[in-house]
Amino acid sequence: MLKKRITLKDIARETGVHVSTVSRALDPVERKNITEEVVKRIQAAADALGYRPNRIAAGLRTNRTMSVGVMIPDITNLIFPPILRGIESVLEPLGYASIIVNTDSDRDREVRLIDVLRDRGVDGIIHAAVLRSDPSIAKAAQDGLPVVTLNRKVEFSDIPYVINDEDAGICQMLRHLRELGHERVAHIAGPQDLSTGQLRLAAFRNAADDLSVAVDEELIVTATRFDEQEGGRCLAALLSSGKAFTAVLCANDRLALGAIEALRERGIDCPRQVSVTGFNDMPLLELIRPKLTTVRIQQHGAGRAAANILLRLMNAETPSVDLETVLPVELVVRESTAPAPRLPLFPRPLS
Amino acid sequence: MLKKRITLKDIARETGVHVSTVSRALDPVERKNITEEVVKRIQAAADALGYRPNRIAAGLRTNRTMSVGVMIPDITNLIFPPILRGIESVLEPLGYASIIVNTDSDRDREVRLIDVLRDRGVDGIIHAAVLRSDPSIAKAAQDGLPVVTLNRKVEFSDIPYVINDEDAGICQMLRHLRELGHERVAHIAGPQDLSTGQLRLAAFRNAADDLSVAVDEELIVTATRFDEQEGGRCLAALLSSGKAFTAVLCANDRLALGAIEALRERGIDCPRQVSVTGFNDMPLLELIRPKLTTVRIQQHGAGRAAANILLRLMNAETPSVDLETVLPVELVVRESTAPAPRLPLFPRPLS
DNA sequence: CTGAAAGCGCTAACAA
DNA sequence: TTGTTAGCGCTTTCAG
Repeated sequence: MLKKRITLKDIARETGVHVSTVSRALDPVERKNITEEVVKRIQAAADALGYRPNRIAAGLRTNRTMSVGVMIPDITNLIFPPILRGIESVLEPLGYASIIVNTDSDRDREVRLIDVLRDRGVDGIIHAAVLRSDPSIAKAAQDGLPVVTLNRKVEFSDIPYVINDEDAGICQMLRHLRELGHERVAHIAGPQDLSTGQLRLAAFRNAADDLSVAVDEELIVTATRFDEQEGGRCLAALLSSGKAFTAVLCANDRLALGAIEALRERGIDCPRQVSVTGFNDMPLLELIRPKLTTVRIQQHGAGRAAANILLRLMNAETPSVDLETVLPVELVVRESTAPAPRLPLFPRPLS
Repeated sequence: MLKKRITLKDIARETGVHVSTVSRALDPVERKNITEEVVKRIQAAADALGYRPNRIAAGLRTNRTMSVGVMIPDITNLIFPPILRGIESVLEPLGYASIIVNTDSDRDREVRLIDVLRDRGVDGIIHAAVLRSDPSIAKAAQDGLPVVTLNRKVEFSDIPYVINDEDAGICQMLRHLRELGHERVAHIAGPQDLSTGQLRLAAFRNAADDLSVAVDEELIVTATRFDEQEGGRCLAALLSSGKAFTAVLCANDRLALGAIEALRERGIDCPRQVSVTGFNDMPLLELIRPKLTTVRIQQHGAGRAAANILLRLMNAETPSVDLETVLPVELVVRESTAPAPRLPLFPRPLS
């Protein structure tokens, strides 16, 4: 049996004033219009009875639930927990709760979950899902619900977004490889239906162009998922292309780890024979040998940034937030990159 | 400007019936008491207008928000995301949303967050925080709020809990080491204010007793956190004890990884010279060399189990759930354990 | 400064 | 089978 909760009415009865007075006395803003002595009496009674405001009831009345929805593809993906902590670090102290949902990058699920969140009356949504286009979130925004996207932008909309400077990251990495003397750099690209996969491939082409590195289309191979297995498969594909390369720039860390593993299986040493680079700087990378050279993106910071933008959207009547927030990235040079070998070891007969 | 939502009243106006009729027609249970034709008309109008029920309002009326609170120490800890997915996998299809909060294993935060969740009217709480005692969650349970704890039990209470069979895991691991010929097994224990730390240490003593392995108190050293750094520090402490050992059974994977790293730094080979074992089988372990021998616990399964128990607690008037659910664990033998060297390499002069 | 009253959107007795 | 009514707990006009 759920114990009855203390309500404003209980306090009103206890103190002999009207509920509306109690409501005012307990509201830090309205409190100033109440006699100090009365406020004190009410406060005391509230404390004594262990009063806790019912946010559901307040929400019904005010149309503000003090909760936000957070949509991510999959919480077990290592990059998302820090993002969530970042979001929480700004929202929680202000009294917001987050309802977190996993989309599994499934479009149907995504539209359904948006409805789920709206049904619960969230005051806003942070949308870190990564499908490249989705009308559902745009519709929610059009209906006036504050929305911020993370890691991606919704095309043809004025939904604010927070992204990491992928372009700069890829470019810095390619430059790093160039400085080590790598002339023939392969790219293992991510899934092209995910924004990061597509952005990083485009960035790779741009960077190559800027640095006057020739791009050999046969040295670009696209993974179907961001995981080690695909990294291994793509590396095998690169090898069997018969084209020479001395470095592999991968679209994320897991692809890179898979690639290094595949090299090892074939007796090819990273970084002595082939340099491999990642992207994201996911946790635990320090524990894996060779320590991966990668690009660190701000995960916690991205969460914070998105939350701050959402706050402004939710609270200001005239939002006036920047449409675009680009967070700087940082090159992290570790052990998986080394000077290019004098002679590329490929092509060579494969066992 | 938030676009006005369609309410029951709108549908009632549209179809010329009373709101309560609309409410019934849209409720799968009550629907059977309404003329089929009317139901159809109402359903059509609801669809046409894009009606979405307001769960806040319903919750206020029914005292059920269809949301549950989930308390964990820290979402960035690798073991929790799978647990959350497990919870979600049973609750989400039934229409429940989860409000996830991070306690950071801080007692004050923990009591505050329980209030936060109750203020939001959650129908129940799954509590995976790991402080060994806390009256706050017990109080919530006493007030009639359905509560299930995960990975730990609240002493002197009838709160149902789900735990992994730590005892069996530790025992199997110790037996595995014994079978490899290890006679002198050290233990790096986890923080003793966390239930897992304490349980596993107790299990280690029990197992040693059962298997007639002598326990040398100097070969038990306690970490202050479950991380690699502490694993390293504890290993150093073991070495400087001057006592011989050929294997280190660690209270979790991260401690084990830190220990192996510390061995490597000293030029000691794992597993040839010293075997090291972990606990949890956290993700990505396959990528780290030597691949860690560990005990796999059911994370997803634990989440599911806890959610199912909570469901029964929330829905049955006569709960009748088992107080204790113990999930089986599985020994995962990989590469960090090997036959004991003929002669223990310690003690020996330390550089 | 405080009280009265209305109402957020929905559900659930009770009536018809 | 449907309508009427009341009310969940709170905020917020409007009076006094």
